[in-house]
Amino acid sequence: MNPKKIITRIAPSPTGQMHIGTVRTALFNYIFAKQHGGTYFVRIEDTDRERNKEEWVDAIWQDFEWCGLIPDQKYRQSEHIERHKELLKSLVASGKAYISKESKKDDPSKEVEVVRLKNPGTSITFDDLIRGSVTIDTTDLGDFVIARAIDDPLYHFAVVVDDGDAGVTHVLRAEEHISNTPRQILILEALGFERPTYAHFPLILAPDRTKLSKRKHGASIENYRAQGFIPEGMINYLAFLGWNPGTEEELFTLDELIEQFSIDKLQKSGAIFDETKMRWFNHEHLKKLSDDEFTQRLTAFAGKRPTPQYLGKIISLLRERSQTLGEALQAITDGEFAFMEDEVTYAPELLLQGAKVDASVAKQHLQKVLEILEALPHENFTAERAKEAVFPYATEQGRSGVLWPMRVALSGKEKSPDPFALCALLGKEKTLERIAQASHVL
RNA sequence: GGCCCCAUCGUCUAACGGUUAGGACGCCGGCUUUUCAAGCCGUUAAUCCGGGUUCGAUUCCCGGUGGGGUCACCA
Repeated sequence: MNPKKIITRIAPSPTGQMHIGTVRTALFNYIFAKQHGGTYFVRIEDTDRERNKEEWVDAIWQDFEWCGLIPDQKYRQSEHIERHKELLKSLVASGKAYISKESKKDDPSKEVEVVRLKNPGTSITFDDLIRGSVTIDTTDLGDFVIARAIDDPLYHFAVVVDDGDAGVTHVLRAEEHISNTPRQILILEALGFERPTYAHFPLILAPDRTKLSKRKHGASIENYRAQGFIPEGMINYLAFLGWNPGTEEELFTLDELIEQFSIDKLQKSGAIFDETKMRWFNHEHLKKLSDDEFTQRLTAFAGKRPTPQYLGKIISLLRERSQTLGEALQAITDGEFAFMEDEVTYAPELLLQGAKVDASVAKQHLQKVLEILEALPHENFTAERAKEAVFPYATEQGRSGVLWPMRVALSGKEKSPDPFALCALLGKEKTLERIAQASHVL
């Protein structure tokens, strides 16, 4: 036997930035095709010439690339306009559709010749992979319009023709299309195409449970990319909005999703989009990047915004502390690591703030720490080494009294990484210099 | 409003008709090498309501309620 090759598609329209729901739909289509050895393609639905903008077309291609959901083929619906016209004409010629002279909807003074489908007015039942059997009466649809004019097809008609010609076997899309399905089936039957298998995913919802919108809720991929989300994190989160593997594992790469995903584990009800949880996913994936990879991503993310020369040294700290690349960059911009290059200055009060000891005691501690660290070799001046050396003394004398002044001496800041990490970051020479400086201030 | 879809912690979700209803995020609390993070541990918290079916319903059926989607010469 020779099972039919699976073909899926995602069909966005270039009317603005890409919605994250579109990404999720693309993701499921991509995964479904890949796990069946099939093909997945992107078709840009650009038949509405008034609302489409050329700039968005390029943006869409780039978005798919960025996500890693690379299509096997891609084209624009408008490339098929001749084919649409041809089938439109044949439908009219066969009497299954007809030209209707009417006054224009938005401008009743003008007369137009729209094309309407002759609706048999039957009840349509289709099988949905997620929802089972769905039946909808099509009588109240009437003879609906399928083209603005004989050479100007509308969405539903173009979709059916293109899907039919492309041999799409599975139409996997969001729930909002359930009620469009019967009308597309009507067109498809008039045209004599084979009916694909349908599946309608639950919607992504805003916190108020309405459909998540780009305009109202900023739910565009550009928005999240600009915040410094990485595709791995977004993809993982989006997959888990309405799906889970049935185990307690949550962290998946795209390849792992292809292995694990199963359409019958998809949820039926809508899922509220939770940016906080997406941040968690993003952080987990950020933590999986190598230092080099993280640096590369951060530099690319920063674009024209400058990154410091010491970036390489603070990379692991940065990654540990940031859920998004945006946060990482912000930490740098906010001067959280300014101690890496700037001279530190501080008031004596800050040196004592968390120390809970007198200035004279703190001064003694700093001098002792200086002595201890001085004895360490220059090479291999690591956080572990510094800690091993200083910690026994700190424990004996009271940790806060020793470590707080030491940390402030090195960072000049109320909040910073721990003192031993700072030693390693600064190197022996600078470490000693700053501790000496601080002990003079006291 | 018509038609359609849906209903487990705040959120995402797990649970062959039999579980102390499980996990994750968040919240709260604690621990760790002072601070801020991170990490680890723990606590809180749910089966929409009413009827059936059944020895037994989160689970199956019906009704209600609630929420959502869609009703274009947009896609």
